[in-house]
Amino acid sequence: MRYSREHKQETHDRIVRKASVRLREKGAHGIGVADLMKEAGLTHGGFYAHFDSREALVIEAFAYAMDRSMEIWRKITDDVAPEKRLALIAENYLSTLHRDNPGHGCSIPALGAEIARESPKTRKAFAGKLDEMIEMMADYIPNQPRKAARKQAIATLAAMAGTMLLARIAGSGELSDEVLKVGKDSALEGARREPKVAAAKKPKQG
Amino acid sequence: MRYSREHKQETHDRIVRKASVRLREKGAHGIGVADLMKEAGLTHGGFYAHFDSREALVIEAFAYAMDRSMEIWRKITDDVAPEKRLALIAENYLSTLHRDNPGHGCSIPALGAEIARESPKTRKAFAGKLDEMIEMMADYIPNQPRKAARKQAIATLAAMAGTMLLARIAGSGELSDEVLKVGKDSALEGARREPKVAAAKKPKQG
DNA sequence: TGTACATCAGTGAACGCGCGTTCACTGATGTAC
DNA sequence: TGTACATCAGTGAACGCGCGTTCACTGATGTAC
Repeated sequence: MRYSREHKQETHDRIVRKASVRLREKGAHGIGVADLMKEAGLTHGGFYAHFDSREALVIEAFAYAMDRSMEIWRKITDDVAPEKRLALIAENYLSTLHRDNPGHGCSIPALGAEIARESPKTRKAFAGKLDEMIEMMADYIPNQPRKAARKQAIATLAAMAGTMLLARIAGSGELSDEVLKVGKDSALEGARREPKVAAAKKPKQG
Repeated sequence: MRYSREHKQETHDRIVRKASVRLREKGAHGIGVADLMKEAGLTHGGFYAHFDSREALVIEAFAYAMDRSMEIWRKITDDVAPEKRLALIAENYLSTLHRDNPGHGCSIPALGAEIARESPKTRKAFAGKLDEMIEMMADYIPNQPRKAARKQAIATLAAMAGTMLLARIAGSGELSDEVLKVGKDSALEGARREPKVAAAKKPKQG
C-alpha cells in the first residue's frame, strides 16, 4: 500500500468533517464535489476513491453532524443535575451563537427540509439519526414514564428546531432575537411544567 | 397590444401559482425555469417577459404561498369562536394531509432553510411574510395583552413548523405519526394553558 | 541487506448534461387612418 | 368601413457555465525476493 494503513481513513474522515460544515452552511445542494474536496485539501478526481456518489457523502456528513450535536449535548450536561439537562440543552441550542453558525450547529433546521426530499435511502438515514436524538433527549427527562419522556423530547426538539428555523429566516435583527427569546422561555417553561401534567394525565386514560 | 389588457397579468399569476406549488414540493432549487414554465403551459424563453430573474419568481411564489396559507387560516376560522381559532389552525396544520402535500402547505418547513440562505433581498421578503403570519396568529389569541399574544403566536408557529419539519424527515410511518400527534397535543395544551399563566384575572372555562 | 515490482490514493483533463439567461424571430391582435 | 402598420407575449435555438462523474495516469510507499 502506498500510504500507511490509517491514511485513507483519515482522509475520508477529513472530507466528511469539512463537508458536514459546508453542507450545513450552504445547504445539501449548495456546494459542489470539487469545492468540498478543495476544503479537504484535495482535488475533485479523488472523490470517488472515497465515496460511491455525492449523495453517499451527504449521508455520511449529515450523520456525522448529528453525532457531533449529540456529543456536544453529552459534554455540556456531563456534570449537571439530571432535571436541569434538558433546559441547558435548549438554552445552548437557542443561542445567537448557534443561529449565526449553522455550519457547526444542528442539521435539522439547516438540512431537514432538503434531506426529507432526497431519495428514501437518504431520508431514512436522517430519520434514524432523528430517532437517536429523540431517545437521547428522553434520557435527559427524569422522573417520567418512558413514553411521556419521549413525548416531551419530541415536543421540545420540534420547538427547538422550529424556533431556530424561524430565527434564521428572520435574520439577525430584532425579530430574530425576539424569536430566540420566546423559544427559550417556552422551552424552559415546558421543562418545568410537563412532568406534573403527564403524571395527572395517567389515570384519565381509562 | 396583442392580447387583451389582463392577459399578461393572468399569465404572470398562473406562472406564480404553479411555481409556488412545485417549489414547495421540490425545494427552492429543486426545479428549473423551463419546467416551471411548462407547468404554466409555456416555453422557457418567455420567462423573462414576466420576471427579472429566477430569484424574482421565487420571491413572488413564496409570498403567494404565504398569503394562501393565511387565507386558508382565515377561512377555516371564519365562524369559529375566537378562543378556539388558534387550536383549530394548529390541528389543521399538524395533519397528515399537510405533511403529505407540501406543495399546497406552509412554506416555512418546506422552504425556510433554503430561503434563509438566499440573498438578503429574498430572505427579507420571507422575514416580512413571517412577521405578517405571526401578527395574524396573535390576532387569534384573545384576552391577552398584545405582547403576550405575540409571544404565544411565535412559540406556537415555531412548534408547528418544527413539528412538520420533523414529521417530514420521519417520512410517513410510525415515527412520523407519533411526531404529529405529540405536536398536536402540545399545541392544544399550550393554547389552553398560556392565557391562564399570562392573565390571572381571566375566568376559567372548565 | 538492497533492488524490482505492485499497489492505489490522489491528479487533472475530459465527458455529457442541465441550468439560467439571451436573442432573433413569429404572428395574433390593437390602433391609425 | 377596410387596410396597413405597430406592438409585444410567447417561441425555440443557442450561449456560457458549472455540475457530477469517468478515466488514464502518477509517484510514493509497501512488499517480495
